Formats: sequence, structure tokens, C-alpha cells
Amino acid sequence: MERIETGAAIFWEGDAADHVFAVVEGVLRIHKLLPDGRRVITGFIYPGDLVGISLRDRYLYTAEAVTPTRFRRFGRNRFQEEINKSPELRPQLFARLCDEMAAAQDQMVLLARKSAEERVASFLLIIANRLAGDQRSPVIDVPMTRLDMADYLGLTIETVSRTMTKLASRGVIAPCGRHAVTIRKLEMLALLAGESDEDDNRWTSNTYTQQAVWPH
Amino acid sequence: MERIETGAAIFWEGDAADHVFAVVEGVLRIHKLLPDGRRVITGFIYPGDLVGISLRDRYLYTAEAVTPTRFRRFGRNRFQEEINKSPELRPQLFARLCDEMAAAQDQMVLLARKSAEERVASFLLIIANRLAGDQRSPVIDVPMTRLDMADYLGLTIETVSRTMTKLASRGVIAPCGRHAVTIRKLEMLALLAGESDEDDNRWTSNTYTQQAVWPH
DNA sequence: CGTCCATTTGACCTGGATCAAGCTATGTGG
DNA sequence: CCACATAGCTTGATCCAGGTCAAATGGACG
Repeated sequence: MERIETGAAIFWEGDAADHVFAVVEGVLRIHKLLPDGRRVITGFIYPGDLVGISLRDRYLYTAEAVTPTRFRRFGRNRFQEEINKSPELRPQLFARLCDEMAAAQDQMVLLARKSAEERVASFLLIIANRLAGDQRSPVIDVPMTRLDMADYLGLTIETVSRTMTKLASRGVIAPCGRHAVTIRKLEMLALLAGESDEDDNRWTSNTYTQQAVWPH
Repeated sequence: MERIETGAAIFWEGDAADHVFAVVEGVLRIHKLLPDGRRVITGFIYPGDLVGISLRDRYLYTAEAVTPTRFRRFGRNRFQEEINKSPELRPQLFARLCDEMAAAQDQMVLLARKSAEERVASFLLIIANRLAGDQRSPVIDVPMTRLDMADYLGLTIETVSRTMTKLASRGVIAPCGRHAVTIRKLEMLALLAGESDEDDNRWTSNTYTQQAVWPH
């Protein structure tokens, strides 16, 4: 089990992709940079998730700790073999990849067509959902900074801040310090997020993958 | 082998996901709709690609023909078995999923941070690359309409049109009728697309997956 | 307490959206 | 073979959501 502090990277975009990592505790951000420095966070990694799977010989993105993070490391080849051998792990990995693809498509919808308010509302619902297994409380943990949120949502830090303030002033959410929020009106938030076909249970059961126990 | 005409759908978002499809000829667009009708095209499917793989019992998107399309249909269960049995097909499918994931992440970068001009330039390079196997010519086929391009790039039809006109007036591209374009200055186009770290060979060899022969 | 960031708030600006005509290839049927 | 319908595309004029720049404000930690 390895451990890194907030801000440290497990690997960088372009590093030789020799390992796969399983996060045990903490949150990571996955990002890509354009040559001029524009940053896009393509996802956040929570405990139980894997990072670094790819076919290329180099990582296509950087993985950094949003909070202090503990993780396990697997040799790339050993990981591949293990997956290939186990008729139990294999479909679990496949399931992960499919879920990840579905999330990526939802993110494309968000980035291509949603307004700033819809993006922020969607984001709050997404992270509320990530935690849903652990806890069922209207108080959700927001470990990332406003800049992380902005780079994930394709907005600026100022727009994220203004939008959060507006949601709070309308009583939809209530800030609990910098890194937590109380959701006061869940239905309203789902409505503001767009894609809510009212009786939509997407936000209460959206993952079909169970907790996997990765090798070792 | 089945066949559909331009505009027809193979399946709709929300349909029972009972089959997987392999496109043999033609081009499909994959899209998702927000409840108010905003459309996002999350990808285009070319001959040799698969569509409809998912773990959910419903498709998460609609697949429609951009051009007349011929495709093969596989029962979902039979497809899963076939993949699971074959130690040859399995890594190929895995490779596809990884490539698709990499493309999705590039698209998130495009949608989150690129300007209209960068988006259009990136798009032209992407489709030029899709065809690269078939032909090596500066004349690239653009089977989709301006509206399809707009909904893929998170822009409006007007902005796509204006941007194409501007690229043409600068001699970077030259229109060849509505559905083809000559690339006059490939380096310039790559530069305008952003992410060009000059000596970047991303655009000449970006796929590690070979042509797979899907079952049947 | 003071320093240092993260965040909020305010004022202004702009790229791309929106609204509104024209234009151009295909048909199509007389 | 030619009007003329039609759907896709281009072009122009105006608008505005969110970006940019700048200045407080606030909280965590020595």
C-alpha cells in the first residue's frame, strides 16, 4: 500500500504506463493539458476505482491527489494476466469500463450543451451519488477546489463560484464550510441539472457494478 | 446482413438493449437528447466498428444512419459468450473499449476548452484519420451535415459554417462540394487544432487496434 | 495576529448564440 | 426540359452568458 499527499501525482501524462493502480482511500483527479496550459479534468477517482488502464505504452493523462490518498500498485502485465485468468474479475473490469464510458458520454452532453447552472447542479448530483454507497445524507463532501470543479465543468472559477452562490441564495443548497454542501432541495437540483424526466430514478441507482476486490 | 437508409435508426435511446451491431458499410451517428430537445452527438461509427455494447438493459443513446448503412446483428448474450470464449477476440474488444475511452477523453478536452476554430480543425483531422486506412489523399469525405458537425462539436450550425468559410478563405482547406474537403495545409490545420506539440505524430498513427473479424 | 491562498464579488468585454434573410443544390412533376 | 419546391447551407446584424480583469474577503495555520 502506497500513500501520497494532496497535490502529488501518481503518474503524469506521457509517463511509461507500466502500472495499474487501485485507490483504497482518498480522491484523485485525472487531467489532460493542452500545450498552452489549458487544463481539463476528465474525471475524479474514488476508493474502489482503478486508474492507469490503457493499451498505449504511455499514460494519456495525469493522476493527482485531491486529498491524501492510499492506493495499491499492480504491474501492468501481471494485472492483465490476472484479469485474463479470472472468469470472475474479467466481467467486473468489463463492467467498469462500460460504466466509465457511460459517464464519459454524460460528461460530453454536459460540456457540449448544458448551461453553467445545469453543469454545477449536475456536478453536485454526480458527487452526491459517488458517496451514496457510503452514506445517505443530504450533506455531501466536496473534496475538490473550485478550480478543480471549473476545469471539470469547462467553466471558470468565477462562474462556478457565482453559480454556487446563486443556488445557495435560492435555498437549493447550503454551504457547509468550503468542502461540503447540504442539499436542501434535491428535486429542484435534479430539475436544474436538466435531463430530469421528472420520475427519473437515474440519481438513486445508476451503477450496476458491485464493489470489486482487485487482485492481491 | 441488414441495411438502412440515411436518417433511419438502428435503435433508439431507451430501447431494450438486446443486440450488438457491427457496421460493414456506411457511417452512423450516436446521439443523446436532453428532455428539451438539445442534441449531442457523442460519436460517429465507421465500418469495422461495433455499436450497442453496454451492460444496462437499455441503450443509452440512439444510433442513426448518416449514409446508407449495411450492418450485422448479434444477439447480446451470444455476443458476450463468443467474446468470453475466444482468447483472440477478447483482447481485441478490450482494445476497442480503451481506444473509445481515449477518444472520449479527447472529445471532453475539445468540448471543455477549445475555441470554435480549434474544434472544427480538430474535427477535420479526426475524420481525415478515420479514413486514413482506406485512402491517403488530402481530399477527405465529410458524410455528415453541418448540423451533425455542430451537435458533435457543441457549436451551432452557423458557427460551423462561418468557421469552415474562414478556414477556406485562408487556404487551409478547400471545399469540394458539400460532403468533401481538400486539406491544403495539414500542418497549419494541426496547429489550429491546438494540442499540436509540433513534432507530434498523433495524427498519423493514433490507433493500436487492428481490424477485427467479429463472430459469424 | 499576520501571511497566504482559496474564494467571492464587481465591472466590463467578447466569442459564439440567436434571429433573420438570402443562396444553392437537388429533385419533381407538368 | 424547365419552373419551382425543399432542405441544407451561408451570410449579416444583434445580443448575452460566461469570460476576463481587478479588487475585496475569509479562513487555516504558523
